[in-house]
Amino acid sequence: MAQEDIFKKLVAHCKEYGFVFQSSEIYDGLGAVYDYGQNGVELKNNIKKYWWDSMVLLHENVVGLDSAIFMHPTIWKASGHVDAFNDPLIDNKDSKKRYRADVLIEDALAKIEAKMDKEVAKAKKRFGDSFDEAQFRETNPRVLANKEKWDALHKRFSDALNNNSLEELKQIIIDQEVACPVSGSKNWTDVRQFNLMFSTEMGSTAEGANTIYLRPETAQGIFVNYLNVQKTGRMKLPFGIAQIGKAFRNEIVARQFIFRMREFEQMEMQFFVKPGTELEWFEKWKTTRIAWHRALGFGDENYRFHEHEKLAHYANAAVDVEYKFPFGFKEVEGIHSRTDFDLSQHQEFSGKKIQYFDPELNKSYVPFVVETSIGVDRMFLQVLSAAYTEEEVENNGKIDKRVVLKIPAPLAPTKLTVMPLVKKDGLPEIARDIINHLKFDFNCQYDEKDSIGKRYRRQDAVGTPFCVTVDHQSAEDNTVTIRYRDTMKQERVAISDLVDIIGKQVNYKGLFAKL
RNA sequence: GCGAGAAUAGCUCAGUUGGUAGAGCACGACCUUGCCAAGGUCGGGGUCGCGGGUUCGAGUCCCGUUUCUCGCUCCA
Repeated sequence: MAQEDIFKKLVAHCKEYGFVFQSSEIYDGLGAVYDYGQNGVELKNNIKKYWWDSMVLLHENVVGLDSAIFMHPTIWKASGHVDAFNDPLIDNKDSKKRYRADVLIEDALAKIEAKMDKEVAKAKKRFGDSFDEAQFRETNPRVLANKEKWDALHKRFSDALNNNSLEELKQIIIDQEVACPVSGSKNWTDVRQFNLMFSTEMGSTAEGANTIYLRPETAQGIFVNYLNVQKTGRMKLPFGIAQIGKAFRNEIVARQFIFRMREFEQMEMQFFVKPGTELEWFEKWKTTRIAWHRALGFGDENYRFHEHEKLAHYANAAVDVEYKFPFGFKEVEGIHSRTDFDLSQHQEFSGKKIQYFDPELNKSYVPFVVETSIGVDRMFLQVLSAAYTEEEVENNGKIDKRVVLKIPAPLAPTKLTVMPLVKKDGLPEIARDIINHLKFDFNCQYDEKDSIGKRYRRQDAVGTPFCVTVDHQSAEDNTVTIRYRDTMKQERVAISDLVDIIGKQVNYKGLFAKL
C-alpha cells in the first residue's frame, strides 16, 4: 500500500478512535487547529512525561520552568521575531511562485553591483598592476552611472521598508522590471504582509492598551528567566532549564494534519554553558536526544540527523532529528547551538546584566546556549505513524485482518482492559474488582460488549498493551488470562501477580534504561 | 495565497435525464454464543458543509463561501 494511503488511514483512525479531532468541527472547523480526544490526551500526556522525566529527573543539573504565554512585547524585538516574522511576500501570477518582495529587490541591487564589478574587473585586466581600483570607481562614468542607480534604488527601498509601504515595494519591482526566475514573466500580485505572530491587546482602555504577542516559541520564556533560576536555584554552569508549553504561529500554509498547526506545543530545554564549550555540548545533546527517540524501539533506521547548511541568525551549529513519516523524512526535533545571541540581546534591550560569574576563571560572561526543541504534536504524530500497523492474522486456517497501534506500553493511553468472558455468573463482578484494585496504578478500562475476539480487536485499535479476561476458572482459583497486544499470545496468571507483570512493562524505567 | 479535486448517518460509501434520503459497518436494548471482529429481534441517528440563485420542485444545475486533500510556496 502506498505510504500516502497509510497516512490517510492514520488520520481517519485518529478521528474514529478519539485521538485527534478538528477544532470547532460543528462550526465547519478552524484551519490548522486540532483538539486531542480521550485517547489522544492520554498519549500526549505520556509523551510529555517521558520527555520531562528524561530531562528533569535524569539530569540533576536540569530544572523545570513554566513561563507565561504573554510576555513583554520588547522580548520579541530582542529575539528578532518582530523583524523575522514580518515578511512582505509577492506572487508571480504565471508561475504561481511566491517570493519575498524584499529579497527580489535585494537581488536587483546585487545585479547593479555585479555590473559595476564587471567594469572594474575589465579595467583591472587592461591596466594590470598600475590599476587604482578606488580611483576608477570614483571616476569611471559607467560605474558612476550604475552607482547612482544603485543609490537611488537603495534609498527608495529603505524608505519603502521604513514606511512599511507595500505599494511602494511592488512599484519598485515593476519599475525595476524584475522578472520571475521561473516563468520569466513580470505579472505580479500585490505585495502582502504576513505577520506570523498572533497579537492581542493587553489593558482595558483603548488608549492604554499594549499590543501583546502570543509567543511563537517557548525558548524566550526560559532566556528571560535565566537569572531568576540561576540565582534562586544556585545553579552552576553548565545547567539546563526545561519547559513544556504552547506556542502560536500564524502559518501561511498549515498542512499535513497535526504536523504543522497554528497552535502547537513545544518541549524545550535550553542548556547554558561556558563559551567555547558549546560545540562539545551540542554533540553531547545530539547523542542524548537521538537515544531518547530510538529507545522507543521504532527502528534506528527510521531516524536521521539533518545538518543545517544555512544557519539562523542566532546559531553556530544546528541539526534536526528527522523521522521517516509516511510522507517522508521530516523534522521532529531541532538541536541548536544558539551562541550567546539571545541572552546578549536581552541584556542589551533590558539594560540588565545577564551574566554568570565563573569562580574558576574569576570573571563574568554571558553563557552560551545549546537548545533542544521538540514539537509535542509532531512527536505524537511520529509515535502514531510508527505504531499504526495493519496485520494479517491467521486463525483456524482463516486469514483475518487487524489494525493495531503498537504504541510502546509506557506511552499507551490505556494500559489494561479487563473483560468478563460472559456477562453473567458473577464474572463482571470479578472484573470490576480487579479494576478497582489496579486503577490507582494503571489507566484501566472495562468492556463486556460483544464477543471476546471483537473486544480484543477494539483494544488493538487504540493500542492497549494488555487485556485481562475473567472466565469461569477465575471464580475458582483467582487466575485470569492475560493477552498481549503485539503477539496476541495468552497466559494464565494469578490475579495477584497482575500489578507486577503489567507494572514492569508500563514503567518508564524500561525506556530510561536504554538512554 | 495560487491551481486542481473533494464534502451525503459516528465510519466507508450509493443516490438514475432534478421529483419527499439509502446500504453495510458502528451505536443502544434484549436474546443467543463464549478466548481473537462481522448470529437474531427491535431501536436511535441525516435541514445531504454553509449561504444565495434557477425551478412548480435541488443531495443532483449555477454562483459564492468554509473546511479538507494534493501540487506550488513557506517553514526563524
